[in-house]
Order: sequence, then structure tokens, then C-alpha cells
Amino acid sequence: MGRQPCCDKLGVKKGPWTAEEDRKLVNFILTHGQCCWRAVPKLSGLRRCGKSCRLRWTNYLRPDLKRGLLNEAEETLVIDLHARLGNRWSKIAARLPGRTDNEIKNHWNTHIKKKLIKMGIDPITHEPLNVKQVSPQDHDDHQELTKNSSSSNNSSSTPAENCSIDECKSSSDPKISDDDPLMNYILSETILDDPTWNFPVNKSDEYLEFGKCSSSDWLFDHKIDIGEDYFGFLDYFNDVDLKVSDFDDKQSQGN
DNA sequence: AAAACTGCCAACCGCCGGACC
DNA sequence: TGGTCCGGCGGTTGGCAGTTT
Repeated sequence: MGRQPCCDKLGVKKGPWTAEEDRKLVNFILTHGQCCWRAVPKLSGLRRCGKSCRLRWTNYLRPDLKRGLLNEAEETLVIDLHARLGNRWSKIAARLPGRTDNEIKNHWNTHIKKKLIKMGIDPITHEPLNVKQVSPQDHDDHQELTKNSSSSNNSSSTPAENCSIDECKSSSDPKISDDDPLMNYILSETILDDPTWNFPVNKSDEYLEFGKCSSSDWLFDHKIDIGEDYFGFLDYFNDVDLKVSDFDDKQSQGN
């Protein structure tokens, strides 16, 4: 004897969400909070699977989402975390406030992966690709890359650590310095204070970025009534708090 | 101008671990 | 205790928009 079925497949709508559906979903969550996704479609009047509702909320409607392309710092962070964690997008996303695993996964597949390949780096292992696998132009890039990374000389570090995307893209980029700047950045306590995160810090400017979501402009009507705790921001900050335990997990798995 | 191509991303699918009955 | 469900995850796809030919 198990639970009741999640949702009957008959009559469940699929495909893109309409503004009206978004409105219903957000109204429901604003009223009842995030719990029991299975009940959400019934109670909110949506003809959607609960799973679909959860995805829509977490990937698109959540007010703390940053929208737009990942900036350079985020991209660099993703590359480094991927080198350590692999395709564990949710773990990676947990370290990028306002970004979803889906968003990061998409960005990886459409941008970063190609970039790394073009630079002669295997996006899976983060090690230099075989010269044979690299096109002549890419080979030149790779030679340039190796030249740069060898000049920065850190023989004990991993390839991924040796080659942040900024270093590869432009060795003269002053924003990224030597001495593993990425980890310094990650470990910096000021990372979450960086205004580029667009994360609500005080009540007066919270959710400003959310207004960029055209289909959800109406949500501004609600924002004044939403406390930071409502969306679990405090827990969220705890989640993104940089813990080494996940890295230890990864390492112990490898052993 | 239009067809073909490419890039992007929202959404779906299927699987898994843990919780529930 | 075993069957079933839920929530979460990663992989994949479909369709739209922009670009190229």
C-alpha cells in the first residue's frame, strides 16, 4: 500500500506555461508556501503535474532568480566547480545564488563546453585535449594556452585550476590574477556582498531583478508583503554557504 | 525575400533515494 | 517488509528567435 498516484496523466497539460498559469501558480505559493507539490495543481486550479509546477517555480518564477547570461566570475566559478564536482548541477547551482541548476546546465552545454573545447580543454576531464582531436585553429589556441599556463607555473595544481576561462581567453586580463584567484574568490567572505549577485540585501531593494521577467511583472504587487524569510532566504544563504564537505564527498568517492 | 542553419533555453523524461503506507 | 509515491536530479528534446546563405 503506497500513496495515491502523483497525478493522473489524463488531462494534464504539457508545454509552455501561459501567463495565466504562472499567475495561478505564484498566487498559490504566495498564499500557501512551497510544500506538497502534488497538491499544488489541484488546489491552484492548474491542469499541470505537480512536478511541472515545481520546475516552473524553481527554474523561472522564483523571485530570487537572477536572469540573463552568467557573468565572467560566475562562469569561472562554474568551470572550477565542475572540475571538482562533475555534472552535479544542483551542487554547482547551490554556490551561485540566483542561478538554477537548469540554467547552469544549459549555459554549460551551450557556451562553456564549446569554449573549453575550442581552447583545447576536455570539458569532461578538464585536461588538455589530445592534439589530434583539436583543429588547426584550436591547436594554435591550445599552444597559446599552454604557453600562458606554463608561464604562470603552478605544477602542483590541476589543469582546471591552472586554466580559468579568463586566463585562457586573455592572458592579459587583469581581472584574474595568478595564485588561484578563483579559490580566493570563492572563499572570500565578501562574495555574497557583491552587488552583481543582485540578491536582496535589505527590504527596500529586494527583488528588483525579478521585474525583468516580463510575464511576472504583476508579482511586484505582492513583493511588499513578502518577508525575506518567506522564500527561505536565510536557509538559502545557509545552503550556498561555502562548505568543503561536498568537495570532501567528491574526493572520498574518487578514493 | 525566403529558405536553411544555428543557438538558446524552457520544459519534459526517466531514474534514484528516501519517505510513506 | 515490500510496494508505491514524492521530490530532486541530470540528460535530452522541441520550438522559437536570430543569423547566414
